[in-house]
Amino acid sequence: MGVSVPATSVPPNSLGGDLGWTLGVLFRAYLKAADAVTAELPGGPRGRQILTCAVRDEPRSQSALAQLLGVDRTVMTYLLDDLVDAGLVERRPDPSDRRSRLIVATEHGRAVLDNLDHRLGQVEEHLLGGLDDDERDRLRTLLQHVATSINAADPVSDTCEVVQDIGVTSARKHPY
Amino acid sequence: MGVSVPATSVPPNSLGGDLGWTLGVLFRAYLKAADAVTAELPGGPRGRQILTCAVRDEPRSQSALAQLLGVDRTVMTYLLDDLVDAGLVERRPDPSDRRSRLIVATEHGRAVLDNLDHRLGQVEEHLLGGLDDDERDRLRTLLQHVATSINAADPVSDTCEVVQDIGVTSARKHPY
DNA sequence: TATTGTTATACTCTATAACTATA
DNA sequence: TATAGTTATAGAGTATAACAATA
Repeated sequence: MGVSVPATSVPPNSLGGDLGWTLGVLFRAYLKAADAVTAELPGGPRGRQILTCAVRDEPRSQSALAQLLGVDRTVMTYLLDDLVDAGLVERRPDPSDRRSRLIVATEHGRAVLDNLDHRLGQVEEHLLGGLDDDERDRLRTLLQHVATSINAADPVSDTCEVVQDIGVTSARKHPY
Repeated sequence: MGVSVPATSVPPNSLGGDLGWTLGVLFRAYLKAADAVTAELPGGPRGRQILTCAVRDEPRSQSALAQLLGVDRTVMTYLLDDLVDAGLVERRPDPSDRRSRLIVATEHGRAVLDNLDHRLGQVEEHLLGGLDDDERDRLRTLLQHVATSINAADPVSDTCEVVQDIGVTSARKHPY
């Protein structure tokens, strides 16, 4: 039962149950690990996500990819420029819309992705080392459900009215 | 059974099982919602985390807070400057170390945090709307376990050797 | 010598605006 | 008129380096 906390005693913090804090800790750790694995790949972790779509999904347009990855379409242009230069993906004309470019992987891209995924899988398991196999599966499944749910609802982008006065005289003076 | 996907049909994507993608989707959605709730709070979501620690934990130094939140100590200085200016927290001298400043909340800070937490709780439930109550609890618990585990192991920061050649002639030409 | 906190500076990353070409 | 993609530019956010005070 419970989590086995290593010998190094860390003073208790009240953020353990905080969704934002736990997500932040995990996401930062993931990025750090994924950055290391994808150090030589243009675009790093996001380059790998693009490559994954290009290899395994029906060809998408640049804007569709941008929305799926949660980046601006201008950023997607830069990311794809580098992936194309590295010979990992290609921009193909869309027969049904001459404005659009469909992104597809090259053979080289497929090989690189296989290599990356293998090592990333190991790093991820290490990242989730605090959980047993069953818990890891449950976490992955739950995350998939939430992300799928959010991704499906996103287009409408309903952030219902939440901005209200909290009694703070705010004046962000510093750049951070 | 399973997740109820809304009417809007989204083309299938191969990232559903991708830890990085699911984390990214959830974390971005969380930040978007939390940004709205904390729009008037200096530092936004991170300001709220600082406030939480200042209210509920034993007083911490600025550097301890910075490490806990995963930000640079210089950023923490800016964040605290604004929170102090807004009258939400105070910098108190540390009796045991005259270099250090202990961060404690003011009465105003406590009141503001109560207000924020109430509304943030609602927003979070909306965010996890794709899961039933039981699943939400399980997700929160699993995230807490992983984050605690990672946070405890972090000090050593062991990103074991993962950088190796993947056969990509990389040259990031563009700024992104 | 190392650490805490501060400040100024430089850098990275992202978003904005303007443009072309298609629809 | 609206959208896909590109490019240049400005902005936000971050880290780096230097410093003073203290350990």
